[in-house]
Amino acid sequence: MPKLGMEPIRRAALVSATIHEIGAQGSMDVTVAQIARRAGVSSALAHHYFGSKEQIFAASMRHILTLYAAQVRGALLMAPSPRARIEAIIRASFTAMSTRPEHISAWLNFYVQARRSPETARLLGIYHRRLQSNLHHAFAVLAPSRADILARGVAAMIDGLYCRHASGAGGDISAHSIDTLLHYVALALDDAPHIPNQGAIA
Amino acid sequence: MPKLGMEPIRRAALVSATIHEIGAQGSMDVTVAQIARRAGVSSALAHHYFGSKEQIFAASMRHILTLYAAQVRGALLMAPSPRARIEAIIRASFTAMSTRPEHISAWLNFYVQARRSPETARLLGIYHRRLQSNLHHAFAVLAPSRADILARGVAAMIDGLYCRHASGAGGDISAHSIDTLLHYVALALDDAPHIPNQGAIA
Amino acid sequence: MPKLGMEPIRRAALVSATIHEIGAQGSMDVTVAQIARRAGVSSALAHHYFGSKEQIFAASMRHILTLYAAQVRGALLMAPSPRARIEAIIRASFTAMSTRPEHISAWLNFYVQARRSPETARLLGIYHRRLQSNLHHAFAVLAPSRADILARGVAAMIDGLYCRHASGAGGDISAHSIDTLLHYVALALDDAPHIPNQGAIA
Amino acid sequence: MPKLGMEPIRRAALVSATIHEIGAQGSMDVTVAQIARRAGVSSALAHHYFGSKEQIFAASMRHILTLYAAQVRGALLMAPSPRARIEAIIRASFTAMSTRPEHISAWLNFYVQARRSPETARLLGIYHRRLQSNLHHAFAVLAPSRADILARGVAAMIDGLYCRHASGAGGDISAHSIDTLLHYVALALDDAPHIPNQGAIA
DNA sequence: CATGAATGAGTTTTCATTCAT
DNA sequence: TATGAATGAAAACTCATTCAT
Repeated sequence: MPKLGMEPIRRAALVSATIHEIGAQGSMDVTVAQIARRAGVSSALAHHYFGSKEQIFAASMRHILTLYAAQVRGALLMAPSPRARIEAIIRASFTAMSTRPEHISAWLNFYVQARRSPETARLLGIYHRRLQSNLHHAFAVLAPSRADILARGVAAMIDGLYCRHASGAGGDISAHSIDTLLHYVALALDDAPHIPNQGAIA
Repeated sequence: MPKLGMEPIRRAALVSATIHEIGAQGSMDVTVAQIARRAGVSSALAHHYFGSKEQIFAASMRHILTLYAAQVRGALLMAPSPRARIEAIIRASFTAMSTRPEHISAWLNFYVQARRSPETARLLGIYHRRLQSNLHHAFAVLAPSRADILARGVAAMIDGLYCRHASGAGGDISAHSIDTLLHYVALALDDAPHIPNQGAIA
Repeated sequence: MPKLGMEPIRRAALVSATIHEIGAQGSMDVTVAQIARRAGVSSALAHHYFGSKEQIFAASMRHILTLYAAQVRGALLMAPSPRARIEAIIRASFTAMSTRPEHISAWLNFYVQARRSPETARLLGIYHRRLQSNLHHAFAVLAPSRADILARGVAAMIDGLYCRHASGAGGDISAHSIDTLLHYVALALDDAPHIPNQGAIA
Repeated sequence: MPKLGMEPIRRAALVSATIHEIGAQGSMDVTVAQIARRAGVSSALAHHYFGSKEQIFAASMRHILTLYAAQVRGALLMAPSPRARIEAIIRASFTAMSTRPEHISAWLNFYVQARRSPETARLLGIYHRRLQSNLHHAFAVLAPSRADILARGVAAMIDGLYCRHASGAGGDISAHSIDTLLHYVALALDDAPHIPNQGAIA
């Protein structure tokens, strides 16, 4: 068994362990020892590769954002129209969430951490601007005069629904959340009121 | 000067200090010593009155919810119509926030704490149900078939906008937030798209 | 037993324990736990009162210098002439050392620490200037043209002899050291060569 | 390129790196990793060649002493008279220091380390005895009855001036130090007070 | 010959909590 | 009612050292 090239493997394992541990505990009050144990290494190794707990967190945040961004980008590629792009963003947001439930809790703590760590604040800012910009571009074609307020509304509603998920509401809220958002979009863009679960792109 | 009857005074001071300290620090990583210092007492006294740090937090959460609930109840009293009740809830939410900016940060941490403390989860549940129920009653009169989804959407948007505030976006976002919400409500209830009363489109 | 007013007692005990521990170990590689154990308290208490290890060290250095300065000042009060003042400084330096052997090792480490801690460098600078100035004043009366070089020479010889002591040479080196220094002074000030152990002030 | 015969090269590089690192840091609080990094090798290799950190230090001390001894021996070879031998020792001491400023800090830490490591104490003892003996031999010719005390005095003054240098006094103290020592020697050996040859009186 | 990987043991520091007064 | 004194437990972080390759 070669022992070379472990660094990327360990880093990935530690990032993953961090996200899982935050998800399991429901807060950032996670010790490096816990993270390391879950990753199957010593806490000294975690420090060896990341330098500090803060940087382990930062790497984890970056990882979550990267995955989320990739998921949204992938969904946007398929979207044939502005309207479809909006729906794609919404669906991608909650699909990502359902697929990786452990990310939800981390997400919420992301907001908290941003108040303390400039690096986290920067990452959160990137997410916000990207989401806002994607939505705004799409709405700008369909409802130019209201693009701003709608983009802000949809983004806020996404975050709000994430909060509900993070605080542990059970059931298939993923579908509920998507319905709620699509209904909002339909109100904004359609002449006739939208009927949830029927007019949406399958 | 008699030293009797200090208990309620001390408790109030400690609760207030807790909220301010959480707001100032931007997280729940607040020590009992910090809280006690801000309240002008010893940390031993904080334990004497509350028993544990967890209970200090719980009392603070309860306090925030109580104030919020009072503010909403007050606003509802004046509202002559279901539509007005919805607006009242929205305005009250963000007025409370602007009036006591230190509560915002505490609010966000409320969500995090709920994952760990059953007592906090219970309190958060009460808030959710009360908000949902208030909105649902109002929407039920105006748009019975969509009351559910709309109540959920408005509640989520409120929370999402709170998140943005908590993460430190500057400017007069209070007004922006209210506009965004009222625009959503107008879409849902009016025939013609609603023009927010403060010209926020832009 | 009253438990009030312990702070000065604990601080003194910790300072004393620090000096003893450095003396016993022969280096600054002393843990807070060791210091606290010798002082009969928990290491948490040491931090409670001093804030950090560095400040424990600084207080100890300050203490040593204060004692040394007092001893010199006391000796100078009795000295009737400039020549007697020089001898007083020399005797006081090595009397202080013999009286408190544990201070010697700390003294040497003082020099090392000065390279790292600005506060220690400041304290060491005060010692240097004071010693130099005391010697210079006395020599200025007796040998104005050579006061500078002699003050520097005597000060250096004192420090050098301290180093020897610190590195653990045994025997009654205190007397030897005083003789060596007084011989140097006699060479500088007397017409006839000085005979050690005879012409010195008893 | 053959990889044979690397051992002496690596050892030398590590010894040099150790001295530089101690000089740069101003203390023995130097990690093996830092030393190895400066030497351009892995810390594992440092252990491979030296066995332990203590032995790396010991080798470095030995190296400094060897260089110093060589410098003094070289100077003594040229000295035509006992008086010249004394001056040679003095000049060589401070020339070595000026030439390799990084050695000064290491020198001071040498004294500290001697309290802990028997090997270092042994090396320091050798230095002391050699210096003392060299000086004593020279003084024995010129002032037999005072050879002891003068050898001790000069040796101590050298060490004391080293301390001052180590604690970071700036300026051309090397010349100042030599003047101070030569003035002492002149007092001891000349009938008339000696005027240092660089006009240091001021 | 040389190193990346890995860790155990130990260090400073923090903090909720208890207790005697 | 109120507090200063005190600590146990645990946290982040460091580092000399070992080992498989």
